[in-house]
Amino acid sequence: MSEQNFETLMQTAYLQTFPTQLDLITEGDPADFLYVVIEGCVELYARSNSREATMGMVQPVGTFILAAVLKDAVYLMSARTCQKSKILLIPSDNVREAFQADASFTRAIVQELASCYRGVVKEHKNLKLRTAVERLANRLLRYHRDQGANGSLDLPYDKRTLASLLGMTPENLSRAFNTLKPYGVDVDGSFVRLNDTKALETLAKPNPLIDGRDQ
Amino acid sequence: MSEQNFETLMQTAYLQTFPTQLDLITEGDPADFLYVVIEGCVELYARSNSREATMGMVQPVGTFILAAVLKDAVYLMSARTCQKSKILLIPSDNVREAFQADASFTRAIVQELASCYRGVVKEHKNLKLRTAVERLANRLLRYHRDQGANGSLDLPYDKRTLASLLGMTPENLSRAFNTLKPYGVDVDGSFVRLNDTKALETLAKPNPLIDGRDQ
DNA sequence: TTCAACGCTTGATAATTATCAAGGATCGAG
DNA sequence: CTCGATCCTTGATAATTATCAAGCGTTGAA
Repeated sequence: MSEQNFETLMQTAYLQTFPTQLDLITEGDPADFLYVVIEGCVELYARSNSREATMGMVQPVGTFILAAVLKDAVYLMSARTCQKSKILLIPSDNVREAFQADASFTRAIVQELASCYRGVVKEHKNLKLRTAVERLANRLLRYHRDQGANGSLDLPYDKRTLASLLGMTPENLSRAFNTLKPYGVDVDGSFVRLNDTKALETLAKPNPLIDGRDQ
Repeated sequence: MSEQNFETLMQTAYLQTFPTQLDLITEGDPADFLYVVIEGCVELYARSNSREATMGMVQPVGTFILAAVLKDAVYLMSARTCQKSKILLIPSDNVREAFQADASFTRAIVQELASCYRGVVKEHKNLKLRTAVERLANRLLRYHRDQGANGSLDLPYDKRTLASLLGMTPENLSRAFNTLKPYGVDVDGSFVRLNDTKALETLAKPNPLIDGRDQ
């Protein structure tokens, strides 16, 4: 977008640092701000009945709640920090203003929104087409790839969060790790060693249309 | 969008009628066209391993595969007609052209894309936060509401498709209907009578942030 | 140093969901 | 009208996943 429009937009924004485990937004509330994660990590989650599920994790530099802002609607998800995090808050009105005023900004927003959309579609496919063990196996392979594919990886979140993200209970995540032991998966806290990626891939059957970074 | 830009875009488009059960696109293929359902009904589905899942249904007037077109990426879902359907195909290049040229079109596209995004998020919440019976109960209440809330409803798709859409097997859908019988749900083919919506709602616990039409 | 809190794991069991097999109903083609 | 195909349903069983309870190890505060 134009330097000038960017400046205008940024002058309306707040850059704030939040402690860990702080609730930023609650589903059902009107979308007052667009959020951009600058540092740290944010968990998107949802509740219904009395169940709770992690919907996604946002890391720098990522936005969340973009669709609600653009539609001037209520949030569909809640969000909380899962580390001390630096976050940019841009008032919704100003986002929509810039969106009307600056065509380049509009196009950038659309690319971001389209990426978010495809992210959720992939997550949905993941959940509908795979068992819990397969989801874990593929997630490990993804982290392994993203962290340099050097035979080991670090789980980026605690296991409880990872379990919910993968659509299972913490107990089941533990058991899923045990199921993967014969496939060369050794776990020590948040450190995971993959001793036989070939075997793991045979089990996981990774699919670029679910696990791919781009696309 | 401007009349002129609309004319230009439409001159590149094809309006075609397809028979039922015809495959329109296959996941993994490059996004050559944006699709608009004018008449009939289209099923979006995905495959992995050797499993298949219905991802959504598109009815007039709805688009599909918008995000892939905007990102110039491959399709994440396959699509097939589930009735004889009249469909508009707009070449992706021309959509992206109009998208660059006409700001009103861009904004309209964004609204559509944001709606699609929120639709998938709701579906994802539905799957993660509810059991199969709850999903069916809420779906029945939704159809009931959308069809005039007069005590009965027609299932818009055959039960096999409905089952896959709700994330269960056809056998389980049958059993879920039986589970709902004590809550006043009487099924006769695709015709369903709700004799006790109060009781059904108590079981279903509908949530506007999952089942709401707008938002 | 001690203790409580927390996260994770394990075992036992229950609930949910899927699979396989078979049978009944419906519908369209011949 | 009859036959075969398709869809749906039901029963029996298996697999998957969740729940409940208990225990272990680490961590951090008093």
